[in-house]
Amino acid sequence: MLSERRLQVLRAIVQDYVGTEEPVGSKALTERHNLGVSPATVRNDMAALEDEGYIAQPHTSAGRIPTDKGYRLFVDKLAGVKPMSPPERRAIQNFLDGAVDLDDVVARTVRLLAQLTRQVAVVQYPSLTRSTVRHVELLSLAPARVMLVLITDTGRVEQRMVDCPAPFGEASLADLRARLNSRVAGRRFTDVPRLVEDLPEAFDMEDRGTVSTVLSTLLETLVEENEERLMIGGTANLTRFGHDFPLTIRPVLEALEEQVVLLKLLGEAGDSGMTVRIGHENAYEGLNSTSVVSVGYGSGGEAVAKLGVVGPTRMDYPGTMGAVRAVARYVGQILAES
Amino acid sequence: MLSERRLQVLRAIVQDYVGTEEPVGSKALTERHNLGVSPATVRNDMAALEDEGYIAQPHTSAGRIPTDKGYRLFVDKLAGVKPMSPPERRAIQNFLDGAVDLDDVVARTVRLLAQLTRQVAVVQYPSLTRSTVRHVELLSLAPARVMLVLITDTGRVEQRMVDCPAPFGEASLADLRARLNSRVAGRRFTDVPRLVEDLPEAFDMEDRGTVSTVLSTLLETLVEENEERLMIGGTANLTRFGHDFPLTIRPVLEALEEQVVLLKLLGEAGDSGMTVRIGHENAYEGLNSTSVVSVGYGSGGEAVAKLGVVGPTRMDYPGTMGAVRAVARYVGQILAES
DNA sequence: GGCTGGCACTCGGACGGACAGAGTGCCAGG
DNA sequence: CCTGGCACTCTGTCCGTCCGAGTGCCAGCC
Repeated sequence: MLSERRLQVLRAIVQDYVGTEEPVGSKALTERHNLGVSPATVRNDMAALEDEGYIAQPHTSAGRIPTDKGYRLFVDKLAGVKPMSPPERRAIQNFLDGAVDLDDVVARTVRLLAQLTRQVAVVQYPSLTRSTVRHVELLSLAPARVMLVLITDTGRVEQRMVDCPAPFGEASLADLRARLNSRVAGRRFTDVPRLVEDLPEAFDMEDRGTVSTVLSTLLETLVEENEERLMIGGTANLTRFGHDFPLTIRPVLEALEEQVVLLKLLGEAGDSGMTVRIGHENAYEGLNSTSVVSVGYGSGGEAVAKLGVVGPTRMDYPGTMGAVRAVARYVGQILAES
Repeated sequence: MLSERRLQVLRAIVQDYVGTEEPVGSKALTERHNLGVSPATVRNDMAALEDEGYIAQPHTSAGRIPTDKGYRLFVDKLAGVKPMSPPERRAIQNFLDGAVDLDDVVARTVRLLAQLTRQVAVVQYPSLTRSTVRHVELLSLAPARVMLVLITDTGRVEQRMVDCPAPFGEASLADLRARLNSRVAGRRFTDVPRLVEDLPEAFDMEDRGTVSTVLSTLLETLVEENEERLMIGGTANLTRFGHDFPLTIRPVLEALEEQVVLLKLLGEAGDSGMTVRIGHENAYEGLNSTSVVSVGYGSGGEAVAKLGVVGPTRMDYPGTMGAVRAVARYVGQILAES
């Protein structure tokens, strides 16, 4: 077990390194933090911390930088979550309050988060499987062509074209619309398959094929692949990363473009509470030198999706965590209102 | 006026520079293109081209690189549009055919364009003002709360929450929905304000306030600010830009994040036909070292929006223009089908 | 036992001169 | 008008030197 002072040394190293972006030496440490001991003592502590794998030296004669393990300890034991100041809270609320629809809420959230943390922001749209159905609309576009529009309680709208096997009359369409809505409106999406199972039976033989087609299209929207959407922003902040640029930024941008990768990343994060994944803890290789701070958000107690930021492992964890938490909270409120 | 050979020299310089990313000298030119003259002659031509401002030397003893003016001449007079090969065409069509809805079409188009050109792709959603209304849906969420959903012939779906000044009954809502649709369905969006002007008069006094509120929310979606949306992709390709990285990439990423900037950029481009804006021709400063190739696309003869790519001025113009044109054509087809 | 000051050592980054190579401009001759 | 030749310029690179930061270790002190 590490002594109290050694933990303080580690904390000081992390703080200084995050601030200066340069390896920190024993002398500088004693000057900027009053640890009450001399550089030589700190050197001994640093040697111990290095033995334990919490810090490392890039070169023999350089200062130390924290390892992933060091950041982990810092986040778990040494740092709290820095709360937002009241003016910041007000700014967040004002900014989000102006949104006109869900797309706008998500877009604003991304911008806000990117600006507050000065990092790359990722916001997932409310998941369909965790929402309830508000309304299903069916529009006839051509005799055998129907447009299906799905609206959730979180304001998400999905649309699908349906090519019907047979012409489908306006009356049948209205009938289907009414029956469908009376069954699924207000219900959870995951219950929909069960609730509509026997619906075709209520229709004439000639319409059953079309009804089945419409229903299977409806169920398809719940398939994982289509279900999740997300928006990212603040990629310009990547340019602040470091000096060893292209090598670092390239794989990160590539990862960000792969929605699948990002969704998996967010999916792996714990379902409730804030999750911090540091460096190599991220399964995706391109993100080995970044950390991901994410948290679920939702209108009620339950999370309907996640949001978070991606930044260098060398980030201001308390501040970032504070911003992420605060934004998630306000987004939840906004969703509850709409 | 420049002699034929000098134009050929310019073309050769552009081609070589685009290929190698390095200033090209007189000797290399004569070796790689059989111009039929010696390096010394080419040097004279180069001096003339430099006097005219078509090429420049980064340093006294370096080769020449094209200026914006040089690229402009190249694009206007010396280069054609390189058509896509049949397999490429098939790949484009296959890729786009799998789309399930408009969001998916746009998302796929962005990916496709980014991949084909290896540059940053920008795709605008079909503009509302150039579309026609397919359907307007009104949903009652609470006694004094209505959700407005707008669906266009291009498959775009917009939603807005409406807080009504007074409770609005289900019957009134159905009435409004029916009247509204019978007036605007199939009509151009720009005609909507005129078509619904006198609609409140058809309602009881107590409902008029709500009807007006709903209508003005409907009209608000046409306001420029909300009207346009776009999607970008392929930002990872920016890392291929050059070696003088952070300075170049930063402002570009920033510009790409500012939808307003991008929309203005696309807006300035000619309304029909392909537009190429080279370097300083772009009003936005951050894009001074990039070129924008854009073209309108649409289901019929008329363009409903634009798409294009953003890349370094040193890009393969014929190839890029070919890809942009081909993609726009296929996207138009897809939209026409849905 | 733990802390401290001192000391020798290592290593990376900055500075600066020398050098090679690429490319140019110009000129005289065909 | 084109060509070969020549002197010149400038950049990028290589290499040796030097300086400073930081370390590890040790003997001494509290």
